[in-house]
Amino acid sequence: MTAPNVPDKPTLDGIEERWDQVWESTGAYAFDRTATRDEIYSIDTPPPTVSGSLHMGSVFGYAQTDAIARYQRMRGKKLFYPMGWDDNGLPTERRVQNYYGVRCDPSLHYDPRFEPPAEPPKEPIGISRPNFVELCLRLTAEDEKAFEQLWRRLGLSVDWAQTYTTIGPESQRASQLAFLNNLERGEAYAAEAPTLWDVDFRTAVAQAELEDREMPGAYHRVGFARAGGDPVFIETTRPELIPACVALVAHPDDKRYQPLFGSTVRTPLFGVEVPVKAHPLADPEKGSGIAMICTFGDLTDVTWWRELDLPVRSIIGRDGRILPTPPDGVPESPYDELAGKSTKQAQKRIVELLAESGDLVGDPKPITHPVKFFEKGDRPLEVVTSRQWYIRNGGRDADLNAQMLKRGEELVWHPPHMKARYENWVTGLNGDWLISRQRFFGVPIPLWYRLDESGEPTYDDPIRPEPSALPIDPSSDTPPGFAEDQRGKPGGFLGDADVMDTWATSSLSPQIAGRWAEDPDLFARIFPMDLRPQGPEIIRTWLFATVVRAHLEHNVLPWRDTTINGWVLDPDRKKMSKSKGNVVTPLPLLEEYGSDAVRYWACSGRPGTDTAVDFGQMKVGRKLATKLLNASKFVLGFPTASAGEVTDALDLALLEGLAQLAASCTEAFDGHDYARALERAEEFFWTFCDDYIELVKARAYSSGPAADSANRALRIALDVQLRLFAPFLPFVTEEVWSWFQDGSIHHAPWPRPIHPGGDPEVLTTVADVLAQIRKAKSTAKVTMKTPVTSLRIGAATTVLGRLSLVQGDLVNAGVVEHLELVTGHEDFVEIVLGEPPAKKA
RNA sequence: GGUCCUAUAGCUCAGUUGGUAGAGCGCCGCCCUUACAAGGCGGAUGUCGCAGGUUCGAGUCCUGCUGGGACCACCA
Repeated sequence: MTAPNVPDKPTLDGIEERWDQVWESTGAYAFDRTATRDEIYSIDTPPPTVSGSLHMGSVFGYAQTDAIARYQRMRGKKLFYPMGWDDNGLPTERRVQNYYGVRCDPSLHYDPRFEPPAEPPKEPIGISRPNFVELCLRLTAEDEKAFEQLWRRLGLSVDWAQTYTTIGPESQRASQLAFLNNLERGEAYAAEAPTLWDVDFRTAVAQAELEDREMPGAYHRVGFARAGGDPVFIETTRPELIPACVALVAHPDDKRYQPLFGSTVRTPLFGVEVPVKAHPLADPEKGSGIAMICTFGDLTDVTWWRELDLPVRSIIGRDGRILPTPPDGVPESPYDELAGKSTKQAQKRIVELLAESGDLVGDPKPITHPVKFFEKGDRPLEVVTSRQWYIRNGGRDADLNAQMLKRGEELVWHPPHMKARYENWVTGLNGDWLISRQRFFGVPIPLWYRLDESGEPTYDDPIRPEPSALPIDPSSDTPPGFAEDQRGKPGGFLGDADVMDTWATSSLSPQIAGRWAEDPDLFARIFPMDLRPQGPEIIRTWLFATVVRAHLEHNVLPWRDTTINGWVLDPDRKKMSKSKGNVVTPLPLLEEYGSDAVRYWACSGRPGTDTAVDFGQMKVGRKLATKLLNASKFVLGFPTASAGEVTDALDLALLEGLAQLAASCTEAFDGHDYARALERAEEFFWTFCDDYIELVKARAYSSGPAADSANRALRIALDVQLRLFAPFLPFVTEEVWSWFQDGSIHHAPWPRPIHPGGDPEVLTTVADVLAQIRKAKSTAKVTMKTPVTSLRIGAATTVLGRLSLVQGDLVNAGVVEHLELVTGHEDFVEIVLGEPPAKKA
């Protein structure tokens, strides 16, 4: 130990900036490229969406993960702890549109001199796709800087040299390579099929991106004419889809409609003849028990359409408006009354028409019902038929589904019950993973299509790029064997215009971070990874998709463990959301309470448990950090006593308790329970300060072997406790460490329990007596300096034996003038107080 | 409709093989005790959601119910 260099007035002010700089300049968290897989602990950190705002939810989860990372580092592991930025995708596009006042028009050509106006104009400026992508990159670069600053301030021990972005060339290469491999193995395929479609973003969306919203609607009771019989009445919330009706359907067991099965009816207004079918999915309880099947009102329609082998009569376009011309067999009139209208307007008009014709029975009955939305969208999804790319994920393949469930079993979940969400999701999959998006800022689908003599694309044999050429953009790169001037010409080629879903890239985060596509040596050192920390809301997307990709590509689980953090709630325990305006931004809190204090709050949240933003906890965290400074200053004020032995019973008791503490914290951390480790360390530390230090103070100030023992024990206890706190409070522990140690505490070894053979009960017993003396003085409303003229204690001989070992310290700490240990009697503590000392003038 | 979590002091939450209810905050009182007054010491506070069951013994295990939260499914 070097000579302590303790400041007179220790302070927390400015320690974040100071130590961040030191860690940066010394490369404290740099990955050791020479380490082998068994020496490495690799973390598949969630790449935060940089186009979103910084919020406490991120701070919460990342601080918890960092505690685990720091623990592993102190255990001697070489950390592979990269950070990614998720800048790919729709949130960025939307932010760029609003921020610069532009919109992407892929038909325009690149303008190298384009600069967005200083103020976003009212009418968005149309710009080319390359220009648009440039702006996306420019804006995300700024956002990423802000994120890195926040993370540094928070003290995340990531290796900032290992950052990646989900739109960067490495990510594009990995995404495209993995996709081409999927295609090669038959795991990726294109299909023309009814797809959930967002009419505002004009893109297909995947099952994982859906959410239900409870929306108002109304049942319209409408009659379908029947030859030689009474009309059949259905109830529908979407009468505007009557021209898209292809059949009616009822449950096979429904006696009311059994006679109709196999017959036909005519649609109102249009008079189109449609069959009446039976299908078990029809619910006799709902509406009139018989439903109209349209192409397509919802996913149930798709199921019926597919399983009952019905024709297609599409009427809704990709812009969400009624198509200009009716489907085959649907009369021009009154279709022309609806053509070009939005679904809402069309509904209004058709209801008028139905009322006029008498086909609408009674008034529409208002209801509320769940409607599917794109989670980022504002209007209900429509179902349109389009050609899309899919990756098999077990959604329509029982074998693969079972394999995916098995992967979920294999993964170690923290907390374990989070596995149920995975299983719910995998069991409930209803189709393969739709990965193509009709958007601009994403990784392009790396394929071209040959054009036949009439200029029509031939989709069944796409042209693939050479893997060495990746990443490519088929809209500007020329396929092998063609010249650029053949683009779009008969006999030439066409690039696939779509990009991949953002999850199709981020599902490869272990491969991207580990540079799978360009550095197999590195990848082998870090993969499969050790830990995937993430939020519960993206189990169905990120976690599941990552498991799918690793399973298909490498036939392994991508990581051994996953920690699922809880939600952060606002101080009133409501879920934080931008729309409620209750989002708490982290930076002011980091400044007010200090990073260690905010980390303390985050790490107090149990794994997987929802936790409210709690300024009280942050205050407690700050108090703890301050206390560490002061207690350390006190302990380090004593001589090093390097030659001294710990001999005193009280000191041995402390060290034994310390050994048990170290064992307990280690066990908690090994189970990924950082919160328990923190709680234990904290509890011990306050006892250390309040009881042990008070008891030992006088002896420590003295000299001789007894003093040496105390000094040595104090020093050991400080040393160990600092290290136990280091994963949680990296700044203050590093600060104190620097007063008396060389090197960083974050590379010091994690404390191993060393049992000196003391009896921890010695400390608890004497602390209990001390508490009773304090209580007596407190009750008498006198200062703690007031002498105890007589202290008589009766107890079992074992208890008295412990007290007799430490009576010197007890007498000093309690200001006891006469102590008597009484054997052979019942348990009692008798305290006689003297006069309080005269106050100094 | 299915699944999961949750219910302990005014508040936030611990309570890990079943053994006499805990912490912090807040509140009240005392103390400027030479590490710490942006501090220290002490105090009060609970039919452990409800009803059964297992057990010598249940906050803890089992069953049912109720409240709160989340996820999945359904969506005419």
